[in-house]
Amino acid sequence: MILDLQRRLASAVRLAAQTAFDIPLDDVTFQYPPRVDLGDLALTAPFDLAKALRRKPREIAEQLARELGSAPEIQRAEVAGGGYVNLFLDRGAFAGSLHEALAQPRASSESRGHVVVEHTSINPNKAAHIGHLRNACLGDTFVRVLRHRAFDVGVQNYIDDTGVQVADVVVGFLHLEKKDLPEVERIDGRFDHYCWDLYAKVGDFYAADPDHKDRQAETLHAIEEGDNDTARLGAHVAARIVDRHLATMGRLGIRYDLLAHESDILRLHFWNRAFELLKERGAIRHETEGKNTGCWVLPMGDGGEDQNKIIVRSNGTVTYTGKDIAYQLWKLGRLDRDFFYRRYRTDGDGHELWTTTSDEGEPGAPAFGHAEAVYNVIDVGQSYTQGVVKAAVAALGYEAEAEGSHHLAYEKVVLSPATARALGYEVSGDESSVKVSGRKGLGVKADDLLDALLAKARAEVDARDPERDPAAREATATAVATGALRYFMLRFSRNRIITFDMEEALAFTGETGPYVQNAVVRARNIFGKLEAQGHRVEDLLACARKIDLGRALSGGEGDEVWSLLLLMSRTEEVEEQAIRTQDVALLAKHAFAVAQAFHSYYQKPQHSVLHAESDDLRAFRTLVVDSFVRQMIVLLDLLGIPVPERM
RNA sequence: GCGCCUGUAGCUCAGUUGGAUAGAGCGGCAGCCUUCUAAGCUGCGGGUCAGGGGUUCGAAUCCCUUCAGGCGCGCCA
Repeated sequence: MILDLQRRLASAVRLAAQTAFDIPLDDVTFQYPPRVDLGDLALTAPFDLAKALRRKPREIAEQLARELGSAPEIQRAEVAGGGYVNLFLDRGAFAGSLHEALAQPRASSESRGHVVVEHTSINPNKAAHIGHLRNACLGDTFVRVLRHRAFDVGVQNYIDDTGVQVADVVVGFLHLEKKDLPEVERIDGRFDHYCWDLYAKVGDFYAADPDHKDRQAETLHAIEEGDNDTARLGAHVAARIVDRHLATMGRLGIRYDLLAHESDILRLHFWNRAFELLKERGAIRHETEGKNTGCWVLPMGDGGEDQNKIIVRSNGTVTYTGKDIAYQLWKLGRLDRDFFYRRYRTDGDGHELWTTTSDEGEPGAPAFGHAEAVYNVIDVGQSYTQGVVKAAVAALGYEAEAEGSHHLAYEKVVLSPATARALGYEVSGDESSVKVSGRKGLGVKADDLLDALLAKARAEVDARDPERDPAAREATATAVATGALRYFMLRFSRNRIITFDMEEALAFTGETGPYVQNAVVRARNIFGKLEAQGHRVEDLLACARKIDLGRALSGGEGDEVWSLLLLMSRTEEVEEQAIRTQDVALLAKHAFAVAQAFHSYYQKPQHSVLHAESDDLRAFRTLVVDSFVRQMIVLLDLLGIPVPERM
């Protein structure tokens, strides 16, 4: 809505600059004045023009304002400050088309391209913790925004089912618990939580005797080899844990299109092909002298030997980074080799989750990979490795593909001392935070956090609405709990370390998911009351289309409503910004700001829809509330936050 | 040693490509429920934007530098 308007206004500004000063203006950017009474959009172009024209910004602004005053959609243009041109929009026309756009969203335009987003990618050896939740919430929200902005997105969850972490748990079963596959299969309950504890014990087992590490090496080797009892146990562990992870993320509405398995990358020899390509194109070189003799290395930066990254060891085995390069090339459609695929599950709404496989796939799989852009949601600690992968793609001559390889890096989640203590860990007095450590079993499990939120939400719901149907109360509590969690994970910029405090995360007031949800619930409630009083919302909206919106949007209430509508209309601009900066926190903040503006308006008795002084006023307010509700539903959907019926 | 990130109100954080009087939540204080849901609203108090220098009509934002904290840089994954 606002973006189309800005595009039209930008050409008007260019035209005005051309007529007034005979100068081409390539970049026209709009800003927002600090207060609505100053204007709706601001131009800073006069400041830029001042230099080229050698004239005072203020003079330029006045001439530009005169030229723009008659442009369509602009009511008037004013000069302010040292040389701003403030534009006042035609409020009535704007509000009308805003509601129209929200009531009848256009069918999605042409695709802006196919992109791959990889997120979650948790080692399948233990329960998901809060750090994983941050990854999944960021990734899932980013996917929702991309899709809403007409990108065609494939969501991939990478499963490292043949890595050391799975091997560690297998070591635990075989050497600590002396359990074979049938016995492990008989373990019931939350298998991921069981493995969480076992994994911590394996850490102790290794620490107790250096020789115990040999078990890890031989187990990993057996798993990579395949077709033996150890490998089958590893596969069982990984498969069961993946199902648990999918269930945990499913509680938050997070889904995937493809589970990409490391074991298939291995069996289908993706690396061998990537290795050939890297050699053919001279992207890597074989060292014949120096400390890396016998290795294949990727030159990094412009430095010497120290900056080279070893891709293939002198014993001929490939490093983790090498496998990553192969996988990235496949995502970009630059590895002439593909997985086989089969359906993993189909959800009630028809959404299909596929998995890679290395033998006889199933027909009907969508085209995975072949992306124009790839976003890897991985913690910031992997920046170096992700940089190597990107450099390798570039070294192969795939400049555009390297440019389209994005590392959506985010900082870690640590525990507040209070929360760490509550979990039973000793914390010394001078620590301001405690690191999550899977090895020590330290951390907050995702399911436990969700359960705690759910319990708190139930208590709140029961206290407010004791007479309500239990199933409905449970539905509300679930919506509130997930809303609280997702908002909490999204409200911080991705490059910021989150110090997780249980009490803070359990808050339902202030800048939280429930606050935003509540705004929609209250607004929607008005419609129910209207209908109960014999009004029909459809009629009121039809009536609103006939009244003079421009007049309704002037004056005290008008100004307040106008600033709400203008703020709302910026949603698509914020979405584009979130994509550009790869930071969805912007969207969370925006949703909160919109909700806040509505709460404030709604609160005033003189703005009541039900008790409006006139039919026109009632119709006008109905239009406003309807616009708000529709916009908010879009926003909350982007954030993956459900809207409860009541709360 | 090299590279990256961070430093803004008591606490947790926003602050768009440099732009108008630096904002929000929490906490504190004072108010608002016979009026569409108080998971709400209103008001008050709270700032050397880590320090210094520079560029600019204009700097929390860009450059240099100092200090403080965190992370990464392996023939691990």
